[in-house]
Amino acid sequence: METLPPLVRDFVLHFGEMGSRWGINRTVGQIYALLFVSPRPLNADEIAEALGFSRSNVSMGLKELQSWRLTQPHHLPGDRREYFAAPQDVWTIFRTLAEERKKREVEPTLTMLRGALLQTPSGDAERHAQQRMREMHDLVELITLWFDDVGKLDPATLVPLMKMGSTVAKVLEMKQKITQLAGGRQRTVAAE
Amino acid sequence: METLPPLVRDFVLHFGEMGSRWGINRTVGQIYALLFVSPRPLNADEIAEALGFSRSNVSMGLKELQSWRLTQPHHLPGDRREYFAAPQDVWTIFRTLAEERKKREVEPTLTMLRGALLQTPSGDAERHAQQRMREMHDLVELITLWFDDVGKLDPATLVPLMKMGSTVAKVLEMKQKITQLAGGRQRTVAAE
DNA sequence: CGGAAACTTCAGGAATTCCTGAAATTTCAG
DNA sequence: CTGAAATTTCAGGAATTCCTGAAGTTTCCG
Repeated sequence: METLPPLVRDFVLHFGEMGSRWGINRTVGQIYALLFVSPRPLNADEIAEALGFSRSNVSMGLKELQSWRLTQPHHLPGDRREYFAAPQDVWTIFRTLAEERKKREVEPTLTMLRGALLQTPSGDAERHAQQRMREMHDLVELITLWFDDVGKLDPATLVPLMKMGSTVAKVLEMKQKITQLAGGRQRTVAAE
Repeated sequence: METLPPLVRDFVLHFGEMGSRWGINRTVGQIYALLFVSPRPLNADEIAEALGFSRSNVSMGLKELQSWRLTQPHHLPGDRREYFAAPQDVWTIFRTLAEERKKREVEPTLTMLRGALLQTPSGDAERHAQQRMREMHDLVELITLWFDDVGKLDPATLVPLMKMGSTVAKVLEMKQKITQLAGGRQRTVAAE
């Protein structure tokens, strides 16, 4: 840790902190931050040395990161040790993180909510609770489906789209008008 | 806790669990889940009773939720106690959560990254680290700006838009062509 | 094969976070 | 004002999570 350039040290500490606020432990956050900025893959001993953690802690942290598909072991020729790196593309990292969180947290939540919605409510309080759960279910599902779909776009398409921000809504209105002019009634692209 | 309908109890337990995976403590998650499904505002004693927590724990939990702007105290006529409720609209909750997380975690991260980018790198490793930080900075900033902008749309506009998913990209292409046909060169709506 | 290098597992101590009851503070009806 | 109800604060014990070193397992070179 003391041997890291201040630039890198601050980054690593910050992401350790952030990790712990997002339910990822500090060590794991720091390890990933280090891999992220490293110009080459690192082995477990190098990581333990750089961050001042025990070898076994690093081993567990890397295992955790692999289970999130955020890094994978990689061999260098003539070296028995495993080397780890973060993907080159930040979008890949972002997407992987989103996919894993979806699988681990969002899907189970949707399953739970769907189960609750199948129950027969007894009384007004339960009926109301169920209605609220339906609203939450629909919101979470909408966001998830949207994310799945948009996640398929490659960054070259997605980035300009995001830079438009809410302007897309205006373009959409325009499209409405044009298609109306062009040939009368038809279904909106993905209306309810 | 034992007096809650199973429907509600499961929901509350699930969100306690989810909360703890997202860096929010279990108690706070459970309190909010309970407020969320409740048909009327609840006071601290009712919450403590329903969830089996101490009164002081509930007090701290509610304070935390207020600091996140997820609930606010409310008085009933002829009752000195404070009553708490979650907003009626799930979008409001979602947006508030996003805004607070942005303020607490994203902004400080961007500040840290900008600071790092201002440093003069000494050596290739630092130059590379800085480049990586720039990529992360740009991604986080893009997502944040996009979110700020799109968050201004009201759900009535936003929901149909989200249901289109990646189709918006196609509409955009169409728009490209039309504006080209309509009058030759002009800037793309929000290109780099 | 033998054994050393690399990696993993895991029991238990360290550190952190959580939760409670008691005491302090605030609020407000009378 | 007074005092009781409501709320908040907070020290310290409880529970949880984290981290380590030692022991165990796997891998593969020679």
